[in-house]
Amino acid sequence: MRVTREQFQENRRRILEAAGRLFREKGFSAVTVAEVMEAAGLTHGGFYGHFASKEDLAAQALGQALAPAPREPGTAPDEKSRDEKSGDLAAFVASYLSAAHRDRPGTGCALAALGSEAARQPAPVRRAFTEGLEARLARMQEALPEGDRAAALAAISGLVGALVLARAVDDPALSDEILAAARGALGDPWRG
Amino acid sequence: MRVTREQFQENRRRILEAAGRLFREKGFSAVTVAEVMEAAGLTHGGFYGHFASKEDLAAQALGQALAPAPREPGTAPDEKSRDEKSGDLAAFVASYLSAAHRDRPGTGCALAALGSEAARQPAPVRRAFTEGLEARLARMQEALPEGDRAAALAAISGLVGALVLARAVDDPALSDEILAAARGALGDPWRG
DNA sequence: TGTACATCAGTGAACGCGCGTTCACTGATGTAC
DNA sequence: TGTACATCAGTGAACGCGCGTTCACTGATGTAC
Repeated sequence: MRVTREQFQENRRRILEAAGRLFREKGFSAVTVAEVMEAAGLTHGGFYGHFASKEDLAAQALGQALAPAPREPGTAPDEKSRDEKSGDLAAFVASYLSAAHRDRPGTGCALAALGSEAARQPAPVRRAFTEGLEARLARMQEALPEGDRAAALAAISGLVGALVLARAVDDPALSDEILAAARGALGDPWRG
Repeated sequence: MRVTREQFQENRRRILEAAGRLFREKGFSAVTVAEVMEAAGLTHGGFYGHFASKEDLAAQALGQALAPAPREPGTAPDEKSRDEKSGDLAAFVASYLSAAHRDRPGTGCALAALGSEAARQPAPVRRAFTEGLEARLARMQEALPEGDRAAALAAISGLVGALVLARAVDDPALSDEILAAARGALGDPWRG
C-alpha cells in the first residue's frame, strides 16, 4: 500500500507529533513503538521506514518538541520596550506555572516532563535536550533586563524545578502551593 | 540456606540500599530486580521474600533515600542564631549545587534524580516522594528567616531544577554555568 | 546442655509476557515509453 | 494522454531477548523436648 510522497511526509509528521506527546506524558521508556504508530494511525511494522530506531525517534521527537515556536514576523525582540518585555515575561511565567500546564504534560515543556530521564538517555537525545535548553535560554535572556544570562538560567531552573515537583507530588494542595510559591519568587522581583 | 534473623534484616537493608542507589543512578524503569539483588550480594529468586513487588521496593527504597538524615542530638533548630542558620543554608546550597553532587546521583537528592519520573509512578511511590519533599521543606523553612514557607518551596524548586538541568545537558561548560547561576540566585539574597 | 524435627531464607531453573526489530508480502504510486 | 512495469510505504506475522514473577528444592536456623 504505497502512499504519495506528501502522505509519507504527513505520516512522518504525525509519528513525530504522537511521539512528542506520548514521551512527555509517559516518559521515554514507558512508550512503545507500537503505541506511537497506533496514535499516528499506522501499524508498527512501518516504523522503520521512517526512523532508524526508537532512540532515533526519541531524539527527533524531543528536538521537535523543544523547537522554539516560530516568532511572529515583524516583532524583533530589540524593538520592544522594557515594559513590553516584562509583560511578556510575567505572562510566560504565569502560564508556565499554571495548573493547566501542570495537568497537560503532553503538550507542555519537555524540559520539565523529561528532565531527570534525559540525563540517562543516549547522546542524540541529550544533544536535542541541550539545544532545546539553549533556545529557551536565549529567549529568556531577551526578556530579562540587560540580558542577564545567569538570571535567565536561574529563572529557567526555578520554573522547571517547580513544575517537576508540582507534578510529582500526590497532594493537590501542596502542588498548587509549589506553583504559587514559584510564581511569587519569579514574578515579583521583575514586575513593576 | 536459611540465615539468621539478624542476617535477614541485614540483607533487607542491603537490598534497600542498593535499590536506592541504582534507582537514583538509572531511573526506576531501567533497574531490574536481578540487578538490585546482585548488588546486594544475593540471587534474584529471594527477592519476593523481602518485598511484594518491584513497585513495593521502589516505594520503600525511595522512602528511605528521602528520609531525613538523623539530626544530631542537642541541636534543636530553634536554638540556633540567625547567623548559624544562614551559614548552614549557604553550606547546604553550595553542596547541593556542587559538581560532586551532580556527578554522583546515586548518593544524592532523590527529588532531582527521579523527579520527572516520579510523577508517573504508582501511588505508593508518589506518596514516598511527597513525604520526602515535605521533610525537606520543613528543614528548609527552619533555615529561612521567619520560616517563610513559600520562599522555602521556591528555593527547593530552584535547587532541584538546576540539578536536573545540569545533569541532563551534554555540554560540561553549560552544566557548570547552570550550577553557578543557581548558586548565585539562591545564595546571594540570604548571605550577608 | 544435647538431640530431633519443623521452619523458612536463599537458590536457580523456568514461565509468560511484552517489546524492539525484521521480513515476506501487498497494492498503490511514480515513471518510462 | 494512455499503458506497462518498477518502486516502495505500509501491513501483520514472527523472532529473540529480557524482565518480573513463580516454584520446587536445599540446608542452616530455631525450637520443642
